[in-house]
Amino acid sequence: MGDTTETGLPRALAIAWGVQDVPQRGPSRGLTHERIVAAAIEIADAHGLGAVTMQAVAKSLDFTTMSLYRYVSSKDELLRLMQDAALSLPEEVELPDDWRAALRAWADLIRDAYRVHPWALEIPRGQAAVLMPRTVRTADLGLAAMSGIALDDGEKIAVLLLISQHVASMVELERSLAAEGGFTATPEGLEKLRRAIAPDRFPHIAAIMAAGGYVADAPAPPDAPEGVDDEYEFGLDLLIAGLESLERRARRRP
Amino acid sequence: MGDTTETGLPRALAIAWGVQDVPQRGPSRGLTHERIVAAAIEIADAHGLGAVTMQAVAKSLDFTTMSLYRYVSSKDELLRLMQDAALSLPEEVELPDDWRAALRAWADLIRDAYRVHPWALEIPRGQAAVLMPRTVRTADLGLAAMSGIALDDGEKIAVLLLISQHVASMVELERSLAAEGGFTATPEGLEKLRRAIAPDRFPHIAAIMAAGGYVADAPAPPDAPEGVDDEYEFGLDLLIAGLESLERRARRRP
DNA sequence: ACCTGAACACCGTTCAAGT
DNA sequence: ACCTGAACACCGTTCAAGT
Repeated sequence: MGDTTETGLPRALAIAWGVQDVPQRGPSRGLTHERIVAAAIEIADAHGLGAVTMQAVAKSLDFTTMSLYRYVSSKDELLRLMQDAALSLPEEVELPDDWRAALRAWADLIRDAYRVHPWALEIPRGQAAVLMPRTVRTADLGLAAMSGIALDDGEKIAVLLLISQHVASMVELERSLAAEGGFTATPEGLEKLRRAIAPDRFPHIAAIMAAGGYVADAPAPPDAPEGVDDEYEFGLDLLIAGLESLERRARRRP
Repeated sequence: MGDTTETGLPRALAIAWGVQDVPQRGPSRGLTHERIVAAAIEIADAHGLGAVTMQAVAKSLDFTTMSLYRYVSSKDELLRLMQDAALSLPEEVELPDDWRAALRAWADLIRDAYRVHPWALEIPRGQAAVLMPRTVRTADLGLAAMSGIALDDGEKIAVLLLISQHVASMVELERSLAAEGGFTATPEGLEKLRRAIAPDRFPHIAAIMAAGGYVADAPAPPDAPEGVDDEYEFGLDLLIAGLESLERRARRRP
């Protein structure tokens, strides 16, 4: 109750698509869903998702906290609206003809969007998330990118899911690395850690650590790129290589 | 302050590895980190992460809320300990020799763990997450699975990251589908939605919807599997196919 | 039907006090 | 140094009242 309309659609879905009935009687409304979501996004951009409270949003609009509940039935609903609004792609998008390049371009679009509003990744995705407007638009573009490839609909959707998840996790990783650049432990602290990650219990990881990667002695490797661009590209390379091999196989026995 | 020890290590890391100094003087301690984390996990398993409050955890241990702060400097720290503890693999793991099969087995192990404690996926991953004990153990196993493949360390790590992210997102999707089986809209609600997702604005998605997929008229497709096993396997297939093609290329010009 | 103000039932966390 | 009890500063949300 409260999170679905009388049409059975989740309220956030109805609001986002603008198919929610607006009351006709009574005083005119002082707010709109758009303004509320925009205000909440502004706060999240500036101070993180944790700073988005009903009171903070209302205050920034010069309204009482309670007035928001005339538009949004719960904070959760507001978060879902924010989440979809955050995934905003350019109005006009020109994708390359080659599906490889098109998929890469598509991934980059999503990455750009998430980089602008990274807090969107912290919001748990609800049941109807895939049917929200921006998500549908994004999926439609992704399908357009794949129109030149021999996969059925279900497989295409799976590919888009895979890529968008990859992008999301890379942006998240990128952020958590940038947040503190890891941490700076004392030599004594590092020694404790190294003794805990013993070669006999974790031979492969210990070998990598001994080789100087990941847990370095230096407080922070100053020359190391410390980005995740390589991992991002590698993941796309791998997926595309996998798709090519799938295509070859399909072409061989059609 | 408070989230790092005097060795510079994040407190959660020091606690999880057991390298945190324990005070020697004063009365003996009535609790342990293990018991606190176990109690919190029990609550999360039974009633979700939202039910894990400091008061609820303390109560289930028959202690005051405040006593927990002698062991954990914040709720956030407790959540990080829970997150790592949730990723528990079997004590003894026998991986197949073939790296393809080994990677699949590895992915299945992670999936099993996440299925037991799905709330772990809701906890944001902090800076030191990759160095926590279970995560290190898991990564070590993953590297073992890939020992027969010609990739450098960085690429192997990237592959493990990719696979574990895939697994996580599939379990999450699986859960959100099971949570409500989507939603059941009235014919009128569905009609509104279909008009919103117009073929001229979203040609590819609209085509898929018209073909009967995803937003069906029936309240809930009773015969449809509604699982994500196909997508899960497809993602692994794709990644492994990509790795094979990478290997072929490397072997051709060594 | 809108917006408001007071109030409720929580939270995480601080702090001073007891042992 | 442990555990406690009271208290603080929030938070989301309900409700009755005004317009």
